[in-house]
Amino acid sequence: MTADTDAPSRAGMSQAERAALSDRRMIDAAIELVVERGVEKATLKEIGERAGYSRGLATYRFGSKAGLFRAVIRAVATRWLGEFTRHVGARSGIAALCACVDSWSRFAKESPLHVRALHILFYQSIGPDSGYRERVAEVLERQRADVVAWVRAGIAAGEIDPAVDPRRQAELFCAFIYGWTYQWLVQPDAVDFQGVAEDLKRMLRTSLAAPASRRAS
Amino acid sequence: MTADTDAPSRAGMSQAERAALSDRRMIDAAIELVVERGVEKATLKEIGERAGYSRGLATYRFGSKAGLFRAVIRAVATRWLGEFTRHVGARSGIAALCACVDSWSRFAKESPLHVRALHILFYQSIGPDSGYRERVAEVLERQRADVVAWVRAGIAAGEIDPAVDPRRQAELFCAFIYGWTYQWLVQPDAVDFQGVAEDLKRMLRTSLAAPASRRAS
DNA sequence: AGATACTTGTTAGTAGCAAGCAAGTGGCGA
DNA sequence: TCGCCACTTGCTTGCTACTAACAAGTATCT
Repeated sequence: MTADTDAPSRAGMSQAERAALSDRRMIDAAIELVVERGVEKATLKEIGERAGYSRGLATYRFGSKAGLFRAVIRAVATRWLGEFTRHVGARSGIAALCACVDSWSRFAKESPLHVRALHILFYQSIGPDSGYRERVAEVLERQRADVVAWVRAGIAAGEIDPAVDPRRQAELFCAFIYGWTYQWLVQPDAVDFQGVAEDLKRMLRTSLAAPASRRAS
Repeated sequence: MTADTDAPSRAGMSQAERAALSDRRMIDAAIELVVERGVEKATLKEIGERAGYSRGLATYRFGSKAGLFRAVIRAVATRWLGEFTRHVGARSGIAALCACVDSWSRFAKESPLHVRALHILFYQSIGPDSGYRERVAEVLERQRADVVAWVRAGIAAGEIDPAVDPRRQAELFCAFIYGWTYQWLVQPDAVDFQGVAEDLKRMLRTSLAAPASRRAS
């Protein structure tokens, strides 16, 4: 769709520009093909050719299939974590967690291609040496760290029960998010994506509230 | 380890016994190799040979790599769902959910190889045509159905808030379980498996309790 | 003798590498 | 400032090792 204007537009560019362009194109093609065919059947040959280049460029540029997927994860995860922090803004505590849930389902609706691709790669990473497991672990860790900070702030503000362990709560919260997404990926139609989000927020509010505010409600 | 007594023991068996034995051996080899090397790098050649046979038997018997993994999922999931219902027993409502969580972490401790293999396959299934996605979907669906039944029973008994939607609650509960396992698979050491289980049970108790029993506690 | 478990020969297709081609880049002398 | 030329870098193509899958063959049971 966007690959027809490549030959003309490529002329007269600096080498750096050409490389950046081909990188971007191949990452986009990889996202499309991973969603269309899955990780295994998305071949480097087809990725290179769909991007408008030869069968060998992807290997040459990214070193290996895993290298390409590392780049895809970096590209999508960066954009995505940015969206998150932007959307959650200055909120903290339970409000931040709820905003995070909303942000997640909004992102899933707005760029389903990217979300699907990212999570397909995430869930494929658990093999003993997928080659990009470390990158996935980094993203998970960063996300959990954000959640830990929100929970801590909520406790400090007296909103969240001080008995809550922030780290474990973060693992629990993230488990929700990932498992929720997972089920949606396996059976896109059998899962009430939106409804579960509402229930999740309700559950967070009732189970995290500090004793004082729970009595007050 | 168990593959050294194959040649002698194979003689003098009925055809059906031979086939059943080789099936079992290959499924076991597949589990080992999936955990050792991951789905992609676990080759049919090595699976067949580790089981004590030729490079071609796995394809011949199961038709394809996906066919073999379908058989692995069936074998492990059957055993596993059985363990579950046995362990949960006649419990229902919140107690059943908590027993399910305990059962999960016990199973993960007792047969980590099987749990890892099963979930590696589960998480690899989300590709658009992994060839065994339907089987995974079946298992997920069956598990959710159990949870729905427990929640319904809990509502009927007046223990769980009638405002809870059983189906959505089941999706939420399963999301927890899967996401929790996922994080454990990606970072076996960075996750407090046991601690999260306790927090999860606590959360279920506080957020599902019917208003009446919540006041009573 | 026939059926069934299993093996082996072969094919199409894949990732990755290395050698080669062509287009852009920078320095030097005028 | 201009133009040439060595050099770098983006990209392609030929090749190898390996894989899943299949078909035709062998050995074992019934």
